[in-house]
Amino acid sequence: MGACVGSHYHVRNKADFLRQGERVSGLHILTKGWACRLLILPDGRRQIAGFLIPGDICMTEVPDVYLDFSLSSLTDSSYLSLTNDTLDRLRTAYPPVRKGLALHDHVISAILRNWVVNLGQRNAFERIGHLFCEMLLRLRCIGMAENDTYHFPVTQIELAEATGLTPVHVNRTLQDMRARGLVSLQNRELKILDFARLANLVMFDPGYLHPVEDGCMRND
Amino acid sequence: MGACVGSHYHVRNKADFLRQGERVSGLHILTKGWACRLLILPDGRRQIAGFLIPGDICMTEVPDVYLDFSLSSLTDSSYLSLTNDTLDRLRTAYPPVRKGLALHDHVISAILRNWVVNLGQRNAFERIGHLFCEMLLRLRCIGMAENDTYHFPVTQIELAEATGLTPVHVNRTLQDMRARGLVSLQNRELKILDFARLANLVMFDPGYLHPVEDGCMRND
DNA sequence: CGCAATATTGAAATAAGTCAAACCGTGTGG
DNA sequence: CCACACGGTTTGACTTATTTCAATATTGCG
Repeated sequence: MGACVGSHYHVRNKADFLRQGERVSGLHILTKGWACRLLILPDGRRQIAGFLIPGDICMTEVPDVYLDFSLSSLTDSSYLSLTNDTLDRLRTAYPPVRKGLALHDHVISAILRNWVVNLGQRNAFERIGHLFCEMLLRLRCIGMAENDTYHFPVTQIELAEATGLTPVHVNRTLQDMRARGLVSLQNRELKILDFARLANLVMFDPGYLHPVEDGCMRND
Repeated sequence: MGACVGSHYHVRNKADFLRQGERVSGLHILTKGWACRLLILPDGRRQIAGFLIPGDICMTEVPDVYLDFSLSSLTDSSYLSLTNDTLDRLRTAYPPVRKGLALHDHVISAILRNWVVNLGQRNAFERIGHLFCEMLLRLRCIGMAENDTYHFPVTQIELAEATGLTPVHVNRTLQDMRARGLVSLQNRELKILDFARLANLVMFDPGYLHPVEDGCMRND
């Protein structure tokens, strides 16, 4: 590493490293582990509005704004913090960076819109199945999924918070998926046993993930 | 208007002016009317993932990407199209533009995250009430709401598509709100009769809208 | 005027929620 | 090495918000 471009932080499992209500600036990139974007209502209801995996930008570069969500780690994680200045220099030195960031932004918001569709239109089975498919493709893109199998550190409680369901109902739905031979999930290891059938059942269409060069989209 | 910075288009009521699956580039700003971001599943289920009012950017500037949603007008509308080049020139000529766009982006995505919370955690009453509050503040900001009253061109069917509910249930929930003296809605005219109580009932916290200068947030 | 799109109503069905208890693995401390 | 506490998972019985279906008003518009 040459010049100092920012700081690298490590966070323990289950820790908020950016907090709802705080003001932040700069750009933060998750470099290791899983995290999630968490929104908490005054009465304690919790909603996860996205999972982050290595390479994901925690928040778009914005000049000092109030945060409407927390970033909470789901495993031991690390992230890189760039100041706005650093980012500016980076952008002028390497113009393609701008385009890259804009594209990443667009994909992130497309994923978020899909989350809205998930919650608004799909039933429990579809919601969970869809999430499993999405994470498979995203993890495959960064070399963290082999053979339709990946490390899935999300507890059923968190899965419930992400899908707007009850932990109890998540549990029953998972059992249904297992019984149908679609997935196996044990010891935080998720194996999608029949991706084609699952994707079909939940009408998963990967278009919104913008398969770059379609290098990560292959299923063979 | 001096030099040509882009084109101005007019669209009729209930028309898609950007379509899911198409490739777009440039930046589009709604200048008149209401529109919505609409996602349609292969089997026809429809989810509205956001309402747009004058001044809203239909899509962040992105270089030629696939669209995961349609932009559909809810009234006769107009929008302004800027090419990426124009935008670049604008940005270099008026540096604050960059910051302004970044901020707008951030608010848009905060609204979207709130939409996720709405669908995931809130019941029918809260979902609809929350939407009413949000639109009041946003419209007030652009001078399109007076006395907690505004033009609301959204049909109950569309309201159902936005809240992930059934038109039937939306109807019953609206009646409940009317019966409680919270709102009146007739002839596309929405009047919030008791904003304080409604906001309280649905736990509306305007923070995520980033009240600039808090000029639009006053309730008196 | 008359059609088509909305809005409203009622009754019955169901997906998901609630409550509460039991179970299981695992790490810790006596 | 056992006990036991802790976080997570699983199970059962019951309740409820919301959906579904289907019919009837109502409104706006060409």
